[in-house]
Amino acid sequence: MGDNKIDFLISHSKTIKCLYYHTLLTSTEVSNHTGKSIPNVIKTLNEMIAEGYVEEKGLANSKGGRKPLNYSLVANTHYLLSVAMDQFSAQMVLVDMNNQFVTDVARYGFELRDLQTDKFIEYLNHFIKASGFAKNKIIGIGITMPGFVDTEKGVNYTYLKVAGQTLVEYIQQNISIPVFLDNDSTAIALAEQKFGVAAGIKNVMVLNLGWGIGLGMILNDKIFRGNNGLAGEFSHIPLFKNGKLCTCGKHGCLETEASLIAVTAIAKQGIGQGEITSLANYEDIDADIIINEAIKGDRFSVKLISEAAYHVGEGLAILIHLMNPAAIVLSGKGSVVGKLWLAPIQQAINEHCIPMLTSHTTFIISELNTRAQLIGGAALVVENFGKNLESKLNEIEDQVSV
Amino acid sequence: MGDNKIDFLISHSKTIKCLYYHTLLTSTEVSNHTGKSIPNVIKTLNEMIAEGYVEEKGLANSKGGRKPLNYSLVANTHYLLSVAMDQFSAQMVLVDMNNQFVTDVARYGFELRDLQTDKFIEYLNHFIKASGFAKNKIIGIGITMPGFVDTEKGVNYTYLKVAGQTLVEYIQQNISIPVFLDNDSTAIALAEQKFGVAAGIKNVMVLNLGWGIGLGMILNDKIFRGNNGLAGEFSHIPLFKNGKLCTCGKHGCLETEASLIAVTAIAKQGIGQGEITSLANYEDIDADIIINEAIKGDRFSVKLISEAAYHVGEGLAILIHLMNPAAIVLSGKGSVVGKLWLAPIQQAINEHCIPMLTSHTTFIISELNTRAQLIGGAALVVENFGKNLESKLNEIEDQVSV
DNA sequence: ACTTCTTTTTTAAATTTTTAAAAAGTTTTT
DNA sequence: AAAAACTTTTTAAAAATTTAAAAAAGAAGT
Repeated sequence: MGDNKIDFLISHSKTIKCLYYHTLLTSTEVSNHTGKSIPNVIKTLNEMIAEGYVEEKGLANSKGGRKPLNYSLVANTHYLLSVAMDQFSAQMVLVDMNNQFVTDVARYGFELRDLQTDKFIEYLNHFIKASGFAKNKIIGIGITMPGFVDTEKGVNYTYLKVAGQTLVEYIQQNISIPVFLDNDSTAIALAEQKFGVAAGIKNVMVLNLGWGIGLGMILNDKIFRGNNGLAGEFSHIPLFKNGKLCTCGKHGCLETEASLIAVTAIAKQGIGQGEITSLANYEDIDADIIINEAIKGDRFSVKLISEAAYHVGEGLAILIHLMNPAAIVLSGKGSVVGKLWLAPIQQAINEHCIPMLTSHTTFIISELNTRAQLIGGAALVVENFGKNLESKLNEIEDQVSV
Repeated sequence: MGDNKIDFLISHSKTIKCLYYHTLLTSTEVSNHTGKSIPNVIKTLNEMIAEGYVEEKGLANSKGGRKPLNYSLVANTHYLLSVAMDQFSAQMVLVDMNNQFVTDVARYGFELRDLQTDKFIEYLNHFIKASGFAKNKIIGIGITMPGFVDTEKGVNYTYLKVAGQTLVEYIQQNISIPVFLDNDSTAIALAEQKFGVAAGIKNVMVLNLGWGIGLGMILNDKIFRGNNGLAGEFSHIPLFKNGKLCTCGKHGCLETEASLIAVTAIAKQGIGQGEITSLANYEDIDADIIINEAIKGDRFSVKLISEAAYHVGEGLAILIHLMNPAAIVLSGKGSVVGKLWLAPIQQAINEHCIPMLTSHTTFIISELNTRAQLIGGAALVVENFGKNLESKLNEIEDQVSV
């Protein structure tokens, strides 16, 4: 079958992508991004204007010549549903074709490891209904979450497992909207690359500082996922001989010394041993509290974060040796205290890295913060405009007609 | 100016590359490799036949239809000079357009860290003259060597440094043939990808088992070099808290426990302490001797190799976590005892890797052995057919006409 | 041996894409 | 304020590429 409108969209996916990622572009800029000639681009753009997907948005500035027309996507032709999950909640937001949030960010709480897929689908349906937007206006859902995710297959090997079917298939069957699944850290890397501080840098390591330490890699300007989508398992590289058992079942993972979970455990131990710290004022402490007290200046809290950061730095030293990145971005929830991490990381790097290599790598703190993962989820859908979206739409159509 | 013949070659570089890498292809296969339509491919091929670069080579088999014509490059239109260096010597060979060695492999001995660039150029001139082939038939020189190499810039930051000029520029000025420089391990990875066991695999880690432990990475079907060509510094990832000073100036590098240099040092120490081993029969031992005795079955030698291999495995566990490769190839000189490495590496992987990840990665032992680096050097020149070759030829022409 | 089916090659037509040049709109200079 | 310089847009022509159909060559079955 194949909807003509959709075919049209898909055949112009390159143009859509660059307009989505840059919001406002001139024909020359689109030409540069797509690699097509200017007459070609203008023809395409005019076709898209005729179909209502693109609009002219005034004139851009020029440095001595005719002012070029600005083009952008019409914001309300379609919407992207971004679902950003972590261990304890799913955040959802609807994003328009200009990468703007058009709803409030909704939050559904749970324990991820106990979450049932059907419950999750309930949340999705609830959010869509509550959003007030027409369901058929939602062109795709981008779900980003922790765990071992194979984006191509549409499976999370760790959470939300469905028997006999992929998670993506299952959700699609129940919601009838194309679904794309990806790892949380990869989504954050995508967000940083398209809209954040990693924009325009070809080789970037994006750290997702959260409960664990996630890693999204941009190599040669492309998100790198490895052979089965499992690349970037930074949190569990075997780095320490500390004998500590990790949640993954192995010993001495980076996570056992450097994650916020480890930090919290060490903090509790310290308090028990009578450390002088404002943390002692709390009945029960968690990572957020430690971060807050560290920001306020509590010595013990700062020391805890610093020590974790140093260990992250040890891991990063290895990463730099292997990947020779132009930049390392500190992103994710934990990046709000980015500056606290920076000095100890730098120190570890200096101690463990060959100077030749460190001199080529700079550290950057994210400005997207908590929005990164949501932005990445929407971008994930846009990234799949084209062949992938087409085949998912066909799947859904087949299934409805059966 | 630009030679017409060369312009012709360069404009058909895609076709040349796939014919070089596969030796014998049908028009359909060329079409698949280049992404061009069959009429287009056949037109190109016929043009190249007219120019003498391609020839028809009989008919290929067919499963029920007209037999397709085979095409291949004419072997003797040009030659590629491959120079494979290690710490103690440079091997040189001339390779034809069918990837066949057309001279014996010449060997020039030296201490790399003491080698002067002018002496090296002497060797090159000597080899070219002694080869008996016309210099203008040599279309490019591929030099592959240890050290921090920036291929794009044409510099080795570690060896053969030239003041005020890049190494590549300097050699080109003296030899008047385009020169391409790359890291030895990267070259080996390229060889394995194009002609070896890594062919057709999209994400492969190629280990260069030699004096150090080099790493060449194939990511998404492409050689990955990092932001400044320095990626793959596997040998110096900080992995141990052993306090041992490494040649790089840092402490605890993988190399301090796992390289053949480290193995040799440990062996000498063991002999001094009266270990019962056939190694004791030698006046002075080196890595080759240990490898040979290990093959012959000397327990102590096997144990030494095994321990080194286990440490390599610890490093590989990290690599697998980060890159999720489909395969890890054991190549380089040391791969002749590939099977000796395999079991202890596997054991380390099992101990330090999340099973989910190991199950997706297979180990393969190279079949290219000592020829890998030489093949890679020639392939390096072929890889640069196109823009890069053109600009180097222009540089040389400008310089001659001045 | 003949027919039927496949696959490759060739040919011609259609389409896409680029190139080049002209026209139109701004800024800077005189 | 007018001219010159510079850009972007538009248009038209040329070139490249692909598509589709026909022809040729061989394999497999009857």
